[in-house]
Amino acid sequence: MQETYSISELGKEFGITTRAIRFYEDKQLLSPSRNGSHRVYSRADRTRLKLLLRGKRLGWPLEEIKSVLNMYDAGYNGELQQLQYTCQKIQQRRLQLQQQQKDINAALADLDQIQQRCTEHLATLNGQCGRKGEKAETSLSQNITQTETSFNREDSL
Amino acid sequence: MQETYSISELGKEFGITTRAIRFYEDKQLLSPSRNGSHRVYSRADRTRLKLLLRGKRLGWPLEEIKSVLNMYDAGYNGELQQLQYTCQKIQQRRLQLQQQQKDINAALADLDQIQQRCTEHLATLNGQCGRKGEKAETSLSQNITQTETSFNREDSL
DNA sequence: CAGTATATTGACGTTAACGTAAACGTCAAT
DNA sequence: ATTGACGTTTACGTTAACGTCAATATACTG
Repeated sequence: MQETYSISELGKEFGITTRAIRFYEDKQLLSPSRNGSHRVYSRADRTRLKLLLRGKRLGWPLEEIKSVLNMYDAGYNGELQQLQYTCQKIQQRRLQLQQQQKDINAALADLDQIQQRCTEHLATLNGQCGRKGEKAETSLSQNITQTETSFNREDSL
Repeated sequence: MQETYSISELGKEFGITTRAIRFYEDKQLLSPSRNGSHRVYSRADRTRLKLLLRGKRLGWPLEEIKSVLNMYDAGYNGELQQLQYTCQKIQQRRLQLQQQQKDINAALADLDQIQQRCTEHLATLNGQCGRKGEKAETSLSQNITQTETSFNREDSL
């Protein structure tokens, strides 16, 4: 496993452009060292990028991602004030993540419903064509959890 | 429970501006009926908005949210082509949601780690001040799941 | 019926998150 | 010596998702 990376290596590995990576640096989410004018990324830099992209998949704006990335460091070099503030921010983030979990479960449940209807409807169509079998291999997701945000009868569309 | 809503009612209920709601209509995510020139939102409209906002909390762009909202309708009025396409889209979305679940679990695990370090560090600071006790009521989250995207030793920052 | 609240449709402004292109440096290989 | 392949900075362009007026209509309210 490599110790350092070039900007294009990271770009390829994570499927993003070098422009994006430089942009993240400009916004102070990354700060690679340099060999002359060339950027050199350490494994820690790569990890920060990885975490950054995870944040993106969760839909966070870069500013939020930045503040979360800074939490990773904050555990060590903290004054009391700073540490307490960080703990507080952590808790907020935890709550948001839990909300997202609920939303995901609700969304998955909705998808199950929709797919159900789709396959049923497909079945009837098949029936009309005189076809048989085609055992509905629905593979519905495991989540039956019904949350407040989930789609339900009284909210029918 | 009301049967219809005004635009400002919905705005208040969901904590968004009327401008935003009109914008969503402009982008064809909503299509309320009218009383003269005034918009009148049915319960179904309200539900669409609710689902829309759920999508936003999950970080989806409006275009994606739109396509998902359309899935809700697609179960009924489908030709075979359309239905199959929808089933396919559903599966894609399911996969993305599962990825998000992994990301959330990883993020929660990371937060646990960070908080751990914070409270430990706070403890030592308290120790230096000659203080005691303060039983670390850490309340760490349930998720121990270690996924590929989670923060770990070899990726240390 | 006047005044206030709420609605409408433009139209322009703004911020985030890059894309795109220009103009230039550097190094290895032909 | 030149040609790529890769890197750099600077700068302007673009798209999404609204915010912020302004000018105007419609609706309730005392």
